[in-house]
Amino acid sequence: MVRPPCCDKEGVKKGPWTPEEDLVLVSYIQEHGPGNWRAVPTRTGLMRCSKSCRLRWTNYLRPGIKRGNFTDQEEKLIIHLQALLGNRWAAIASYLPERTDNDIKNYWNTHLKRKLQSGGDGAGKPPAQRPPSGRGGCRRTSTWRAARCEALTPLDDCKPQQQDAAAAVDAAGAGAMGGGGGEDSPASSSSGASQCSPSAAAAAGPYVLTTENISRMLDGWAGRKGRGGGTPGTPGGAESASTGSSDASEVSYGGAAVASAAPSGGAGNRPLFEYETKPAVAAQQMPLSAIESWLFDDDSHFHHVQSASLLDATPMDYPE
DNA sequence: AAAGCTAACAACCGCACCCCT
DNA sequence: TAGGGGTGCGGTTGTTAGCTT
Repeated sequence: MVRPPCCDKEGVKKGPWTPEEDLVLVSYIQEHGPGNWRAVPTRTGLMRCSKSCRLRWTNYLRPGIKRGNFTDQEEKLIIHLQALLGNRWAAIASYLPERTDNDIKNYWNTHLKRKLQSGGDGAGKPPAQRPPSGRGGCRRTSTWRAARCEALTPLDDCKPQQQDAAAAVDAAGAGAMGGGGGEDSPASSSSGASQCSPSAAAAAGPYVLTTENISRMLDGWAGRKGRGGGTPGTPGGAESASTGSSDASEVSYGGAAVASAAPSGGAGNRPLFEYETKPAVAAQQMPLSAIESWLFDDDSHFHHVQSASLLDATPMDYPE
């Protein structure tokens, strides 16, 4: 079937977003939450394609995004996961809670691919031999949970992992995610040049309206929502906690958290914006630390995978 | 100081999937 | 069950900052 363009090509603005546009978008999402992107341009008056709005939000404005240098751990994790999963950046990103798929993809294309091609570091194994990420094929992901679950397909079933993982997430969330500056997950163990600190944001982004100002806005929103005092000013930490569902639990990323962590009663304790963050989902079923240790443990797993076509392999020996 | 080159990042495009009717 | 709308994902391109000559 022939589909019409998602937006009217005429009158649709392209190119870099301005601070004003960012502000409008963030304000709108504060009010309505992410989702229904189709309606965003018309409701906000933004002369942007709905996809562009979604992309801007998920890749840049969404709180909890860590910008800046990738740590060694993150790098290795990406390398391994890329070897395991191929170019399924969304699935890979689900293991790096604070990184976007776009970010990881860019990093891969600009750093790691070249690094590996030129011999790379010890962790570098030729990422070849992976089944193409081709559209259709393995891709069934529509949510972070789905992506992550899919990534773990060889495990046969994610469910058994969920409770343990949820507990782990709770623990990690209290420290690493929620408190900011945790060190359990690869992502959160990064250097200080990230984590949405105003200075980092300023360095990373071209706008005055970067994380700092947005975080202020989110702060205000948190106040309006009657909660969220916990981690003011740091979108990176505030929302990525893992407990509970959300006020808009049906929206986007919140599914997994809702399903396993807080069936209903968590309304009073849920972090704001969690429903547009993926960390909870990512770690829900497989603690990052566990994955991390498995990945970094040694190369044996990798070789096993390499030789046995991971995606067809029997359940792997993930750590408990 | 200027020009050229390279790397890094943001954003766009098109396709595929999911969900609803 | 089929069709269509909405959304997510991955590939690719464009822009800009930093570096080298």
